Amino acid sequence: MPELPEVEVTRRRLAPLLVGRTIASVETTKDSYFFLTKPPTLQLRLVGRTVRQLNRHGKYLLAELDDGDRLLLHLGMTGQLFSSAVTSPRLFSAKTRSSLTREGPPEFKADKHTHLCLHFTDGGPSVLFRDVRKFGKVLLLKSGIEDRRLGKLGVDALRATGRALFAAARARKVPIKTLLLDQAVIAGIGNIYADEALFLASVRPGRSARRVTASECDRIVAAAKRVMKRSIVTGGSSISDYVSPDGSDGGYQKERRVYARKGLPCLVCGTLIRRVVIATRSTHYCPACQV
DNA sequence: CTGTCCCTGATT
DNA sequence: AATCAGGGACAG
Repeated sequence: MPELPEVEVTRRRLAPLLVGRTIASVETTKDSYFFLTKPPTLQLRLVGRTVRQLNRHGKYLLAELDDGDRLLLHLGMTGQLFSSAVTSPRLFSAKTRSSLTREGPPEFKADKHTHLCLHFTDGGPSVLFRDVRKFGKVLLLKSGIEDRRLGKLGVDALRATGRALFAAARARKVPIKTLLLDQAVIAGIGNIYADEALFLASVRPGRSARRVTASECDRIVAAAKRVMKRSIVTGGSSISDYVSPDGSDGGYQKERRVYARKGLPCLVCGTLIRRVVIATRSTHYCPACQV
C-alpha cells in the first residue's frame, strides 16, 4: 500500500532513470479510468519530451517535462513503477516473476496489468507502470495548468507541523485518525502510518479531533515524520502489493508496531492489539497505551 | 461528514 | 461463491 514513504522511495529510485532522458515511444493498455489523460493524447504529447525532474507531493509523483507539461502519477493501492531492467527478481511475487525474461539479464516483460510503458531514445531500460487494481492514475497537466486534486493537497507530511494539525483538529469532530488520513490537511499519510503515528503518540485513533491537545498534535506529527523517515531509509513498507522500482520489496513491514497486529501483544505493555473500523479503514491500537 | 464505488486477487 | 483489502472521487 503505497503511502508517502513508498512513493518517496519510488521517486528516488526512478529519478535517475527518468531525468535527462528523452521519450521515444509510449505503450499503454486499452483506455480505462486509470488514464485521466487518454492514451492517444499521452502518446502525442509525451513522445519527444525530455524529463527535467521528478517531484513528489504527498502520494503524487510529478514528472516535469522540457515543454513545461507535467506528468502526474499516482500509485493508488496497487500501483508499481519500476525499471524494465530488474535488479532483484527474487523479490517479486511468484506470479509477477513469471513476467521476467528467462535468458540474459532479468527484464520485465509487460503483462496485462502493465498499463504504461515509457521507452527512451537511448535504448536503455524502459519505465513501467503496473497496477493490478487500476486505482492508480496517469494525468498529463499542460504547462501552467493547475490541477484541482493537487491544489487541494495540504502540506507534505515531511514538512507538516503539530501546529497545523492542531489548527485543523479544533474545527473538526471527526476521529483524529480520519483527520490524519485527510490529504487536504496533511498530504502523504495513509492507513498504516496513521496507525503507527497514533500509537507512538499514545493517542487513540477514535478520539474526536477536537479533543486532541496541541502537545498531542505535536507528538502525532513528530511520530508520523519519524516513522515515515525511518521507512524511507529501510526502503518502504511492503504488506503485499508494494514493489520498489528495482524489484525489491520494502523493509519497513518488519517494524510495524500495531498495523495488522490484531490480537498480538503490544510491544510496549503486552496488552492485545485491537482492531476497529474508522472511516471505513481498518484501524489498530493498543487499548492500554493509547488514551 | 459518511457511505459507495472503482478494480482484481487472495482468502474463507 | 462470498468477503476482504483500501486511496480517493464523488453522491447524498
